[in-house]
Amino acid sequence: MQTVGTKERLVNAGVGLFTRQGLASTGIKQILDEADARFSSLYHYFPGGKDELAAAVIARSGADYQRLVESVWDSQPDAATGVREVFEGAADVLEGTDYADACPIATVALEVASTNEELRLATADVFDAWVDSATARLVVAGASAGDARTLAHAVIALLEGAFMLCRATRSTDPMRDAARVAANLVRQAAPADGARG
Amino acid sequence: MQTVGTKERLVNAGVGLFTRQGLASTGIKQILDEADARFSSLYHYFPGGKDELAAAVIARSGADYQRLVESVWDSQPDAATGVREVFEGAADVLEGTDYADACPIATVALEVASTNEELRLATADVFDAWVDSATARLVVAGASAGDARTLAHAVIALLEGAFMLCRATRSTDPMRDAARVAANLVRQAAPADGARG
DNA sequence: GTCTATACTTTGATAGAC
DNA sequence: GTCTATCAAAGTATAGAC
Repeated sequence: MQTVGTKERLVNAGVGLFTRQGLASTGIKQILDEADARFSSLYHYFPGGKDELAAAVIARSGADYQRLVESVWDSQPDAATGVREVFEGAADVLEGTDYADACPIATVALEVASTNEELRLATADVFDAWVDSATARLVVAGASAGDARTLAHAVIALLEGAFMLCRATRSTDPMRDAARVAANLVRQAAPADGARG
Repeated sequence: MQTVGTKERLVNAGVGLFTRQGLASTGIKQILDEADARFSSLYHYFPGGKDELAAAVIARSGADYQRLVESVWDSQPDAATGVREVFEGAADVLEGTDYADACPIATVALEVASTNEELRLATADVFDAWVDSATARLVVAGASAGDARTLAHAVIALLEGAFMLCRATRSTDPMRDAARVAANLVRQAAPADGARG
């Protein structure tokens, strides 16, 4: 069993706290408490302080969530089913975590969009990678190059917007509805997609 | 020319600041500055302090944005065109405000979803009203009752998610793509919708 | 790399005169 | 209802020993 270093514990704590309560409401002391670390450790590993830690948290949680979504998507026989399972899985997680665990960077992305250019770029990098990943999978499923990117934007926007509605209303109805709509969109754009490896 | 009272100036200032930077990053002093008001006035009109002001800001900006969207939607000859114009208008506003003016309650909704039950309910009330409004219009356009609510969830989620992607990436591509997708969804669900009063 | 202790700033909120 | 002055707490960040 691998020992988890202080730096990794700091990032892990930040991932959970930023996901649930955002950047501004999360104090450094709260992160240090949860990571069982000291001020000196944080400023040793992240000389830039809270913002530098936040950038690392955004990159890590964004990449982790991308991998999770890709694994769910790729586990299904076709793209429409894959997308549907991503949304249904998100709904299940919402229910299982009292509507706390949703998109790990959504709250931070909105908080920093007009106030912190460095962190805004960090969130943009994550979203760009997600769009590229979804676009590539839709092309493989048979969508045209132009349609694939449009559809990727729509699917990711649907997911993010449904997360917001579900968390605010404490209902998974928006996510379940989005699952059906997203799957239908993919089915229409990639009608020939079928049995796959 | 009507004099704007102190209470209204406080709410107005909150609307702008919460829209752009969210709840936690916005200090009361910043609101007071922008409203040209004093601490005593704020606690006179809102004895509950920042949270009570925030609840008023959420309700007011949510209702205002609903009215704006409805007026754009209803100005078009059919539901599909109406929805498309709502999204295109949102993209234009993003471009015209350096990606600052988007959904007035989105950032706050995510910030408070798991941390402040009173304010979470305030955002839920706003979203519920939006869903009801869109559902009613889609029913009028010819969608079945069940389809209409599903579609309303999808359209609003698309709008919110597209706002997020656009602000983070400083591009209106996601919103323009969402406009096409949303209009197509409405057209499919209400194919008989046409010339209207 | 980690410890304890602290400096400095900003925050939300209140008191009391007028 | 608005003024000035101020409070206690929490925020980020740093210093210096080990």
